[in-house]
Formats: sequence, structure tokens, C-alpha cells
Amino acid sequence: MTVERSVAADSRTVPEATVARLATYLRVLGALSDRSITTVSSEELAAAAGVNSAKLRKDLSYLGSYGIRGVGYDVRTLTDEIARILGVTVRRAVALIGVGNLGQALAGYDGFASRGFRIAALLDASPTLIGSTVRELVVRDIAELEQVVTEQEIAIAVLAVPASAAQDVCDRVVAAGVTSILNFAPVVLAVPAHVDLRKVDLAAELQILSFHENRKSAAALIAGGMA
Amino acid sequence: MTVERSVAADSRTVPEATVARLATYLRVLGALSDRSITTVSSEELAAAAGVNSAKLRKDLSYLGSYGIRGVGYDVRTLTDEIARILGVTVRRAVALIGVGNLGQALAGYDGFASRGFRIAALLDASPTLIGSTVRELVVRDIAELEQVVTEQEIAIAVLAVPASAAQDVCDRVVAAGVTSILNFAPVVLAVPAHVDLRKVDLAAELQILSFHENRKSAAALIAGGMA
DNA sequence: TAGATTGTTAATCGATTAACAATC
DNA sequence: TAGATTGTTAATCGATTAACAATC
Repeated sequence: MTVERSVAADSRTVPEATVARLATYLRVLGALSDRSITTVSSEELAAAAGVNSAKLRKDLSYLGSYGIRGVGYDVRTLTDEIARILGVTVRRAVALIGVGNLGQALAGYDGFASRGFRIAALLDASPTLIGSTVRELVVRDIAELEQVVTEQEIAIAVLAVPASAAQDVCDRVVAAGVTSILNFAPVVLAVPAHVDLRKVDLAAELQILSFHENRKSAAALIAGGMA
Repeated sequence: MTVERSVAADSRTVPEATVARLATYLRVLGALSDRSITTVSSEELAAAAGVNSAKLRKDLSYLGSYGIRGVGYDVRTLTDEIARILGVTVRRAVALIGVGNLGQALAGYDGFASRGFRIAALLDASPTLIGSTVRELVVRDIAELEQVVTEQEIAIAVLAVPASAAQDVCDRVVAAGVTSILNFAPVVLAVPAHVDLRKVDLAAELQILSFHENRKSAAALIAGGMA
């Protein structure tokens, strides 16, 4: 019963929108710690994270009561708590699949290591790449996927493969036992319900900005026409 | 009055959540077109885009009435309409600032070109990089930013600079007249209200997946404990 | 105690979804 | 006309926010 209650309070009840912001709070708390700041109010932390302080307090309330009324939050305590709930107290092993243009950049991205992850394996299907060394890791054959996942205890895979190969690679990754996938290929992937899938669609990000550019120029036209 | 009404119907009233999905619909429609499919129902298009068909129809209804009852949507018509509303009928010039690890990968990303964007300039502060050629573009000095923005009519900037430099670079980009920014640096940037800012936080994406991994292992523990 | 700040309540807002009348 | 599918309504759900009692 104790276990059940703690799990419910810890993670089952944290809204998705809150989870997404916890990562930002953790990063900002790290920056405060670097500046030797040990205590922070919700107002200050919210400002640094670019959110409303009511939202910040609501978000933190899902984790429990870690603040001190009249004082604020202890940076260290809150950092530990958020890291624990995000599961980044253990360094997680990540497999990066697709070692092309984008894949090589991701392999060398320092932010993964500093924020709780270890790129434990690089895989590709290209004979040209297999066996070569990228960022001190030997690129392995995608055919060895299942073995690599088991050996390295991989729970998260990052897909940086061409769109045409993505669903096939995704199926193989799922079959190998991976339950979380971050997809950079611009395709809608189908995964079983027990697998978590997130995507980063770079061109879509620009298209969303483009929409707002359009809106801004239309507004300017009207303002100009009316002047 | 005509202009005012058309703008209101076109873009002012499209919800943010819808805008973000329009980019996906556009991509899926392109794939259908490649397969010579000329008509598609909301049910089919929704399935291909990974959303509920009611949501798809609601999203499209913000653009106007482009479907035919009893038949579906004409792929070409819908493609043109979404492209128009996203402002990608004109190819937009993008400046990429920061030509390091990630920046070089983004400079070579084909998906930008194929989905309405042209990387028109690469800029960096490093003397080692300035003057060198990356992807057939000469890397220019960030000091020349304002000139480049004017010459190339840049409306969108992509920031792939180190976290420590991001706010400074952002301020300069805004001062040069850029009104849309896509930020890859893991920092919260402050921009004036007239500037649109989106961010891609790669490590945060993994941390969100990590949270769910945690939840899954906790659930497995309970199931195991109760078995 | 007085001042400050949290954690929570409740109202509001925006997004999702099922259901179905309109209509091709 | 009969069948199919859109566009819209209305109910529901989840997220945001202001306000403030609780409490350090």
C-alpha cells in the first residue's frame, strides 16, 4: 500500500504539461546553483523559467510540498526532487540510430551528457559508416540492434534516420525492447501503446514561425492601408 | 473591410494547437500527392497524421470550407490552402547563427529546403569559421548581422549558439529586425512582444521520456510485488 | 508579532471529442 | 434517392491563472 500511494503521488498524477516544464525548472535550478544561490522564491524561479509564478507553484505542488512558506525553495532540495521524478538521478543509456548529418551532430551534443544521458551506442545501416569511429564510439550495424539494446540496457532510442526508413527502424527498435523513442524523421510513426514516442520536426517549427510572420505582415498591411 | 474580414478568417482565429498540426497535415498531404492520390477523407487523412478525425475536421474548419460533403478533400486544393496559411508559398530566407556541431548539421538538413525555407546565410563569431565555406555558403561574421538581414530579407533566425552566448546573440538578432526566432540553446530567452520565439530543447525531450520510463518501471515493480 | 511566500481553491480559458444535421 | 462525409454544435476535459488562507 505504501508503494502504491507513493507512486500515485510521485508520477501518475503529474500532468503532461507540467512534466514538460519540469525539465526547464531543473535546468534553471542548475544555473542558480552555479551562481551559488541556495534559496529561491517561486516568483524568482518562475521569472527565470519564463513562466507565471502561479503556474510554477501549481507544477511543484504535484511533486509534494518542498517549499518553505515565507522563505521559498531550497535550490538543492528542489533540484534533487525534480531530478528524481524525471528519473535522471541514474544516468540513462541512449542509443542513437542513424549516424548521418544530424545523427553525428546529436552524437556530439554536450547537453545530453550534462543533463542525465549517456549515448551508449551508435547504429547505422550504411556499410560506409559501420565500423567507423564517431565521437569515440564505433558505429555498429543496425542488424546488431537487439544485442546492443540488451548489452547496454538501452531504454531510450533516438531516431535520426531518413524518413523512408523510419517506420521500419522504429518497428525493429520496439521489437528489441526499447520503450521510449525520440524521432527526428519527418514522418508519423506508429508504435504500440506501451511505447512512448516524442518527435522533433525541425521544418514544422519553422512553418509555425512562418505562420506568425504571415499574420504580422497582414496586420502591417491593414495598419498601412488604414493610415 | 474586405481585407480586414479575410485576415480575421485566415489567421487571427486559428488556435495555436491547430497551427502546430497544420505543418503535419501539409507533410502528409505531400506524401499522398506523391502516391498520386487526389482525394482523401478526413478519416484517412487523420489516420495518416496520427490524430482523431473530429480534431482534423475542426482544425480544417478554421481555414474555411475546403471539403466536399460525401466525398472528402481534394489533396491539391487543401495542400495549397494550408501552404498559403502557413506562409510557405513564398520561399522564406532563414539565417542560421552558430555554425558549430549542431549548426552545421542544420545547415545541411534537406527538410528545410523541401518544406519552404532557404538557408540564406550562415553566421558565427569564431575567427576560425568566418570565411570558411559550409554547404556552399561562406560563413559570415556575426558583426555583419544587420547588413545580412537587410540584404537577404531575413525574417527568421535559427540560433545554434552556445548557451552562454544565446541571449546576447538573440538581442542582436532582434535589433537587426528579425521577428521570428527558433532557439536550440538550452536557455530561456527574453524577447520583445512583437518577436515570436520557439525553442527546441533536445535534452528536455529525453528527460520527458525518462519521466515516463520511470513511471513504467514503478508500475512494473508494483505488478511484480503484487504477483 | 509582522512580513513574506507557499500551497490550494475556484474561476476561466482553450483544446478535444462524440454526435449529428447539413449537403454533396 | 441512398449513401457518404463534411462542418458544426455542445459536452467534456485539461491547463492556466488570480486570489488568498495557511504558515514559516
